[in-house]
Amino acid sequence: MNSKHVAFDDLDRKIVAALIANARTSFAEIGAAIGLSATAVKRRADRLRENDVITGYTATVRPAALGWSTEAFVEVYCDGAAPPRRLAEVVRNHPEITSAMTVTGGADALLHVRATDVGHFEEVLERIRAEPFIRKTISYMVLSHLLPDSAEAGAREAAPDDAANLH
Amino acid sequence: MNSKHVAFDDLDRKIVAALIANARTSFAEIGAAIGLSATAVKRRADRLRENDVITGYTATVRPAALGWSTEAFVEVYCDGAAPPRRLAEVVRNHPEITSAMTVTGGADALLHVRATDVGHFEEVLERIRAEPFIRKTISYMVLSHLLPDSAEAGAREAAPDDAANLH
DNA sequence: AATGAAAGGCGGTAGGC
DNA sequence: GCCTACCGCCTTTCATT
Repeated sequence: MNSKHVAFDDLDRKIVAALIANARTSFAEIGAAIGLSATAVKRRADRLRENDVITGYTATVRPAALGWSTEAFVEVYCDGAAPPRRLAEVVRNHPEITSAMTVTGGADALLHVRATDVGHFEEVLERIRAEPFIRKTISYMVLSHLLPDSAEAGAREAAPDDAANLH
Repeated sequence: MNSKHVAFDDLDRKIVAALIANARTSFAEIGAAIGLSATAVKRRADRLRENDVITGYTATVRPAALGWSTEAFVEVYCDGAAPPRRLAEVVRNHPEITSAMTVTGGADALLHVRATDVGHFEEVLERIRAEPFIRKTISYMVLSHLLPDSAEAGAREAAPDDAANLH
């Protein structure tokens, strides 16, 4: 297991769901919906934030509107054994990498990359390939999205049945 | 081009960046940081929301804390020509699919899937493979993340230099 | 230990300039 | 875009169970 596990009831789950749906919903409104006072909702929300169940509040944007119109996944293959530690360092050098993970299969890592256009993406790719122990990369450009791409952050429901409070 | 393009200046970009960093930051605080009154910040934020530059405000959660401890990417191969329209329908049938897109390369689509555990993931996979014209799938389980996985939603900076306001 | 009620201060919101 | 004013919300304190 990764982190701290804390008691977690149905009300907490509803609060999380409400804040995922709209992070600016007032505590009073959430309370009215679930039968709690605004005070109680705030205390629970603060506790959830404290326990890193909620990791933050963010505005979701349409990247294309900000000029990021190109998106791709990049498989990375390394020379020899690729220590995730070193890989993480490399990844942090390139702000265009929005997500990076180690995965099963042949590749040592899978990157999600955003760029302004294809030219920019090519430049990012060259930069990545110039890193010390990167042997090769395979890119998959994203053509179109099949989902509204709403809240990628969390799952589309706040909790899987009640797998979360069994600790 | 995809959607409406609207005039967009440096102040807007700073407001977006502030709201990505923390969607609950007060307009007064943002205004103080960028030299604007709270009123002006609110009006700009409302306009950005109106134009779908900002698509919403959401709480980011640690999926594992909510019981979603398994994550994978799934390449989907279809029989014959795969109409994205039909693919989108299929994708919407499975709430565990948090993101789905068509991509370059051999696969017809790439899915991002979250499940509570490996057993659940297998069940999701069977459900997907039972869909009419899905021929085969290839899965890549996510092992570990190399970035804090902060704001996946937007790029890590709110704007690529000034590629965004050239319209 | 958690909730609810009350009070003060701050922020969101609309109207006028 | 700023200033003003009002209303509602956030936040703390305290009493209650």
